[in-house]
Order: sequence, then C-alpha cells, then structure tokens
Amino acid sequence: MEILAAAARLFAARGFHGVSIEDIGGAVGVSGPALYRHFSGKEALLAEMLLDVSSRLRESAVAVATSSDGPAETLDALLNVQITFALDQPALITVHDRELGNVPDPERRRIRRLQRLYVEEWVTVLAELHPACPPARLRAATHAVFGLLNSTPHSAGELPPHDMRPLLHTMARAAIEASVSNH
Amino acid sequence: MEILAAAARLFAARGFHGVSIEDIGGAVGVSGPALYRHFSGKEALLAEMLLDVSSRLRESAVAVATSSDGPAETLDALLNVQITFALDQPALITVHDRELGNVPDPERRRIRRLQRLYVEEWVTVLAELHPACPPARLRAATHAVFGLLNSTPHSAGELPPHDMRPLLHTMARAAIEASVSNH
DNA sequence: CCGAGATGTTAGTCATCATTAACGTAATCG
DNA sequence: CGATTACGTTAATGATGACTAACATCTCGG
Repeated sequence: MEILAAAARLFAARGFHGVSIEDIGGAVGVSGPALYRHFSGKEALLAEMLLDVSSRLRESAVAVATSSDGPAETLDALLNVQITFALDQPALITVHDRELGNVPDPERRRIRRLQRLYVEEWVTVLAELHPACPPARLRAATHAVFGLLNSTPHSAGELPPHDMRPLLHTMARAAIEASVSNH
Repeated sequence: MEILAAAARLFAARGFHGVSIEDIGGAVGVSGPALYRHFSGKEALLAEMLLDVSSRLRESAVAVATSSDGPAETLDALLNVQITFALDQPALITVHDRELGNVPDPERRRIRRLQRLYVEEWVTVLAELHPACPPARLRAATHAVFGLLNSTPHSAGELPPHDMRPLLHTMARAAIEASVSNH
C-alpha cells in the first residue's frame, strides 16, 4: 500500500511521534482524517507495517532454509535476503528496529515473535555450521551482523548499491566466520 | 550531568518526541519546568547531549591517533574506543545516531562536523593500512563497522559484557580486513 | 435509475505538551 | 543582617495533534 510506504519513510526520518496523521495524508495527496478509512488509528498503521515487514522477512528465511543445499548455502542465501531488504527498503528496516515500542500490546507480541523466529532461523543455520559454538554467542553474533547490514540507511550514498551489496556480503561473512573461530 | 543521562535513557527508549519535559524531570526527581533552570529548552538539551557525545568520541579518536605506534595499533585502539563507548553508554550511542534531525541548526552543523571528523579519523588510519582501497569504500566499511558495534543496545543481555567486548572486536576486525581484501 | 458502500472533506473536540509567569526557599556573600 | 543567586514549585497559555462528526461524491450492481 502506498500509504504504508509513505508512512515508513516519514517514521524513519522523524520517528513515530515526530510524524502527524496530517503529514502522512499529505505525503499521499489526501489530507488528514482520510486515513481513518484505511486504518483504525496511527498505532494500528504502525502495527500493520511492522507485522508486514517481520512476516515477509521470516517467510523469506523459512523459504531459503527449506530449499536447502546445505547450511553454507543457506547462510549465503540468508545474507542475500537481509542485504536485499536493507538496500531496497531502508525506511522499513529502520522503522522495524526502532519503533516496536510504539505498537500496542496484542500485535506487539506477534511482531516480537516473528522477529525472534527470524533470528532463530539464522542461529539454527549457524549452529549447524559450528556446533561447538554456544548458542548465546551465535545469537549475539547474529544481532551484530544485522547491525552491520542495517547500517545501510546511515551510509546512504557513500557507495552505489551495485558495490554496496558485495561489500556488505563480504564483511558480514567475514564477521560471522570470526565470531565462531576457535569454538 | 544527571539530567542528561536520564534524558538519554528516555530518548533512546521512546524517541525525542515520545518523551516530555515532565518525564525527564520526573526521572531525576524534580518536576517539569524545573529543567528550564538548566537548559533553555528541550532541543537545547538534546543539542548539548549530542555535542558532548560527538566531542568526546572525536577527542578520544584524535588522542589515540596521535599517540601512534603505527596504523595497525591505532585501528585497534579506535575499535576499543568505540566498543567501550557502545557498551558503557548504549543510550547515548543510540540517541547519537537517531536524533540529530531534531537538533536546531547552528548546533546541528557543529555536531555533524564532529561526527564527520570522527569518521575521517577512521578512514585516515584505514587508508594508511590499505592505500589501494578507494576512500569511498573505506568510508562505507567504517559505517558498516559502526553499525555492527552499535548494535549492542539491541542485543542487550544476550551475552555478558565480558564476552561481548572481545566478540565485537574480533568481528569488527574481520569485517574490516574483508572489506579491503583484493584492493 | 437508485441506493449502498467506499472514500474524501472540513470543522469540531479533548489531550497533551512546551514554554512562561508568579511566586517560594535556601544558602552565599557583601 | 540583607540581598542576590540558584533552584524549585504550581498555575496559566497557546500549539499541536489524534480522533470524531457531519456532510459530499462517485461508483457500481440491482
């Protein structure tokens, strides 16, 4: 939906509370309260946005892990999923890991759950590759890699996406390897 | 100042616009408008906070780069500076790279400048180590490493700080190495 | 044709919030 | 001692903003 895309850009730039309903309407050419025909409120809009993102990420991860040619290839595919997402939808990625706290409670839990499942997809693959490494360490390493990959919005424009993609892939891969060395 | 520390925690958790002056006052045991005895306004408070953080980071980087035993050691020391900061002051780090947009303009520029100088400190060292690598790539890699190191607030509690520190160091180092390979 | 649903619009309403006013209370220091 | 300074307090005040109401319009399927 175009509304969600516009809202994502605005939330990423100014934060949930820094954006008014009027702002979001204005960004899609309607004005203010028109949005209540599509969403029951501002928080519901955010909830739908985050639910959508976390579902898509999780689904992609499951798909990739299922059609498995072995853990090494799966990890590679997972990296590509996250990199593609971060490069194509920087606003969504940004909002996704900043604004969960503004989602009210039934949906909040569902989103949290999907995020956790996504992380577990990574941790499972890493554990297959490095059984001796404690899961807590793998989880921490996974989060660190997300931080690396999701930094893309911050370094916008430093490098063309064509070069950014392999750079991120290489750096992330190396960081992962290093995180499990001597375990 | 205790006020700034409390405000940093609140801003990190709920965002600049999600926190009221009353909230900040309450967090330090005074109520609301008392803060105007110490800051000329909410934006000024944020400005002072970010100015302080970016100055301290930049100063540490300059200090470390000046007392140089060679670029490799300097890079190591820079990593330690950033890791220590991220682990000791997660709230400040979070606010530092989210809320610059809410600082009004004379100070905004000064903060941006300090941030840029800090990045350049890294890029300079990296360029010494890898003269063949294009600066744009070094800059992108630097931002990616910041993303990795600053992910700490997100993975809070996964791993004790005692293990987190060397893990982050190792991962960041490996990511950097990889970013400049074959250049 | 026509009435229902979907989609907008503009004008309230009611909270919240940054900021200011007006007014204490110490303690410091001349 | 007396007054200035530092620091708080509790009421306004004035905007802004989420949400609701009342009122079009437009498109269909019957």
